[in-house]
Amino acid sequence: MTEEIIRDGPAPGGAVRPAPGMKDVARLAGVSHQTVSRVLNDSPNVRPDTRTRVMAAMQTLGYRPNHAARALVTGRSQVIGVATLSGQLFGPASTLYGVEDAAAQIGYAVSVVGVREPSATELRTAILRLVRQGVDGVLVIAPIHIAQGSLDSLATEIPLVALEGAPEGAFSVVGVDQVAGSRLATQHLLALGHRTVWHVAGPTDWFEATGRLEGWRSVLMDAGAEIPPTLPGDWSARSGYEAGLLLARIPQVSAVFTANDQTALGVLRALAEHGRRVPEEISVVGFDDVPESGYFIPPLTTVRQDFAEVGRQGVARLLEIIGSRQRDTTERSLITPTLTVRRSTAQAPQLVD
Amino acid sequence: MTEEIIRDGPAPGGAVRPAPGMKDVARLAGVSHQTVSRVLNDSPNVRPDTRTRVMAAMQTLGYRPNHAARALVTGRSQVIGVATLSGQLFGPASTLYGVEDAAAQIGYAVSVVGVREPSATELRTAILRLVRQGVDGVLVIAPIHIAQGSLDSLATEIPLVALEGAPEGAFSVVGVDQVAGSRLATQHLLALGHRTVWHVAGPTDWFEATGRLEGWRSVLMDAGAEIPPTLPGDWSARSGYEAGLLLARIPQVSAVFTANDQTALGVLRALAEHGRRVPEEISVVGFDDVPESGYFIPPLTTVRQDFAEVGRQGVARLLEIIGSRQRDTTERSLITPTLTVRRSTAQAPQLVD
DNA sequence: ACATCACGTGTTAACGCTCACCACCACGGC
DNA sequence: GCCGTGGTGGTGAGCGTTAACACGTGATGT
Repeated sequence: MTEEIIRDGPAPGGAVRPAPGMKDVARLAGVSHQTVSRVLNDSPNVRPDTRTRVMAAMQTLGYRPNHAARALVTGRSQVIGVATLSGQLFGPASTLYGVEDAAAQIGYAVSVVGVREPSATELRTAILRLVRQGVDGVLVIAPIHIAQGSLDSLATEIPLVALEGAPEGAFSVVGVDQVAGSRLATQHLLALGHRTVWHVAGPTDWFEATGRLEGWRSVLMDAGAEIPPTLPGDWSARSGYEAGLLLARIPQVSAVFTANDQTALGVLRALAEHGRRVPEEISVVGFDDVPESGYFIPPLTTVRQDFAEVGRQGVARLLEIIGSRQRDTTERSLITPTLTVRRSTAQAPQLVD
Repeated sequence: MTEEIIRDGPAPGGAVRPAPGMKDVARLAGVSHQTVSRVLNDSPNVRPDTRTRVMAAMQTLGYRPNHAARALVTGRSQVIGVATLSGQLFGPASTLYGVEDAAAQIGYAVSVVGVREPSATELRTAILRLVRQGVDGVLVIAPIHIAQGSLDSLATEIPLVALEGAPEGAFSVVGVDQVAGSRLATQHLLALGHRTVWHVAGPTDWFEATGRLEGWRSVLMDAGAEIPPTLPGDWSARSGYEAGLLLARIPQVSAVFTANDQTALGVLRALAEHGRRVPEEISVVGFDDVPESGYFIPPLTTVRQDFAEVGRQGVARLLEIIGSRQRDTTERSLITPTLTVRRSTAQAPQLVD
């Protein structure tokens, strides 16, 4: 059964035949256009044989409903907008696809606008563009730390849900529990007998980074372990490498938790260059579980975030808000990440004190 | 100047005030709705003071044009659809943002649907979904090798342009000249005095991979150099690592060109593990210029593709097709990549034959 | 036997906008 | 003084769809 697209291509005669509308379908099926509409929205009150007759007519005419007309009359576009940080960052990109998947599942289209830099004005402009396009709601994938204040006012005007790493605000948030994730990582390291854990952090203006820092610190405090100074980072492999250069020179270092996998990659490299063996001498844990992380040397123990689930729940939440005209929800759902243990972590070396 | 969003939020009284329409603006400005429309589409025949009066009215009312109504009457949605491979691959993701940027520039929205796997049916379904959403045209970012035949029929029905790596077909293509890029890389290596160049290839069902293979081979043939067997790869760091393990054992190897940067990363790692120094003993060139590649050890010489330009030209091309009702263009525009020389390549070691 | 009701279907009116067309007002040239 | 002529602006129709209601018909209840 070939599902054919017929729009307004040139007819055999050479004239342009306009796309068929409900009227045409109705005429062919011998019913009113309203009945066609009923079939389309599968209303219960249509006799089965009428329904099949209409569907047959739609088929032969290659009828496709006009989205704009429907949107006009219903006041809903069935489109959700996504304002996302346009970079190569693993998180945002993955979340976007998660959103797309979830939206497609329930018959929603996804309109994307990229936010070139994480500034309040950039983000605001992006959302405004989405609104002008007539989306039913907006999903924001960005480090909203920065834009927080200016986002609040928008949230009361249009359904808005922040995905990933938003602190407090006048809107709902769906994200991964960063604190729980970094606790997982840190606890894993402590459980292996390490005295303490060093941390290479992410950029301080990202909620994800501060969350991971917080989780790490809290576990160390709970355990009464020494809290070493944090090493700065910016998600990049380079920053990890630089941190690794330092770590490699500090004899007491036996366990390192990095803000993300790319940073871990850099750390691993630096350690290798300095002859510090992983995991025999030093254990390393990352965050994200990027596709490559299983092929690092050694394969990286890391925290896996289910971005698809974030997308799913985000879309679900947004739809709730769209449905109820309630705009000022500030619910936060956190998804618990899991630890993927690979070969970059091992029992702490027995040091002689 | 606060650009405020006013949609249909709760009015002070508690009642829901409907969004203002042209009529409301017209009434406030003391003109007809048609004049408001003229201002909106900046038609020339409006007296300056009338125009400002109307604009002021729009401002105070917080008027926003209804996208659906306009689309209904004009028959154009001002939305272009993008069907893209939903993975972590650098190329597709970068191109998507390039497209988004270019589209935004000319007032078009971008609707995305992900293609989960590069199969003909998946791709077809994705495009069909886009068409049902009422997009004005479709951009395909996927290895269309596979789907080629089934795409042809679609291209005649809706404006369609393939981005990145499409061979022949009944549609236009905009992409990077893969052959030229790999020629650049291979020639660079030969110019450094290397006898020949080894190649770690990409997956054979990707046009990008075969293009790069072809360019590499052609340069070697032109130079009368020996053509070593190609090593298989799949874009991943792992496949590069495995290839690198082999290469490290072959004494004659002095130059390696990999299908992409991730593969190069794997090769570098393997070579390092085996004590083969880069670039002193072996030179390595990648392809893509991912953000990290400048921080590899050593920083990677690689081929840079201007994905933003691909997006720009793709959008421009698509718009041309949408404008003229010509559907069966098969134009191909290729963008020439450039070589970014870093520290992973050097003069060939002086071997004693 | 008559009112009632559920069902299936048709009729009509929006939705908010643009397009084609027409009306008006000043000019200027004849 | 009359009629173009061009710059302004208004009027009405319609885009394709859904919502609200009206209308038959046959079944059900009393």
